[in-house]
Amino acid sequence: MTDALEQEPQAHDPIEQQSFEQQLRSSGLQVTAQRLAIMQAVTDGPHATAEELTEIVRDKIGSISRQAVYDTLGALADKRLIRRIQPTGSPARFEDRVGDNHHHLVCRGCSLIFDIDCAVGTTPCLTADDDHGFEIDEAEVVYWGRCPDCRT
Amino acid sequence: MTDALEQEPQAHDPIEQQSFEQQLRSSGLQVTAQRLAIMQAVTDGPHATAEELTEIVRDKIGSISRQAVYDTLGALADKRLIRRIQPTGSPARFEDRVGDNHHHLVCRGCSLIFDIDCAVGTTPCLTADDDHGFEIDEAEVVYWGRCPDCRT
DNA sequence: CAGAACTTCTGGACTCAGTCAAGAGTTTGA
DNA sequence: TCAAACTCTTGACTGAGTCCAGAAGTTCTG
Repeated sequence: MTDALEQEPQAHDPIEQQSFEQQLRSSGLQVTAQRLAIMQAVTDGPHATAEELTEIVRDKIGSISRQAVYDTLGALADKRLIRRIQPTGSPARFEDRVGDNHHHLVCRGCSLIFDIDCAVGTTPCLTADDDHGFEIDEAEVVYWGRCPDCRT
Repeated sequence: MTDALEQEPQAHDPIEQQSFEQQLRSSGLQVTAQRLAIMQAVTDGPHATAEELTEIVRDKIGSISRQAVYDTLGALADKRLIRRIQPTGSPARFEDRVGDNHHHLVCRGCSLIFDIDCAVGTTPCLTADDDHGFEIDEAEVVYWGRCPDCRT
């Protein structure tokens, strides 16, 4: 949880491809070129929108339909292989860091998004004061502010 | 922080109307019947969507345009008289509890939303580990889970 | 390695939340 | 009271995301 952020795009990598394939299979999803390309794109471009991911995938494998991108992103998010975040006023964005309880810092001016490690330890934010009988599985934290550029 | 939630709708109340008017004036906004009705509606129906608020206001004052509702909600949120929240997969929702650093508990099944007081004290969540030079003004926390009804 | 069964992809139409623009109407402050 | 400034209405529009049905691809069984 205090690991480095690993935000830099990662090179196309056979070992990673392999791992993507294993992730798909062990989640009961079929393995297709489109899905592998989408997973690679999410890893390469963290916080990208569905549209941006579509662009990236088209550059990589030639063509893909919008529907296939939405279907795949939805399926991957369902299986918790990727995470969907949706700041107010912005289309949904996707990232591959899952299960490490990190949060996001969003600029009110330019919508720039940064990852932030949890300030208060391991999974403190999962401890709600009164859970109303809910079975809580995730706490999503978004910090709002202005980035250095937009403060001027 | 262990107070009751005060989520039950409040009756139409001249004293509250008065206060709405003062809030508008001191924020430099003009006072109109539409705006008062919208503020009342946000108070009466916490976590309502723009569309639901439009319905409530129409019941109250006869008619209002969708645009007026969006303009007013935007202006009120700008002035921090109300707060806009937008859980993933749901249209924007509005509430009148501002400035008390409370959070939200959302059901993945039925989208039911509860208010939750901050678990960790006053404004702990405004303390990000690394602020990347941002000027942070708000931390938004959403707990995701399943309500008692949807767990079955 | 074939064929069947199942899953995924494509393309197009569609829905829904929200925005833009221009003109009419209302509120405010001198 | 009157002009300036602000707000509301109407209607068209945008952009993200969904629905549908048929075509194509993948996996399983023998």
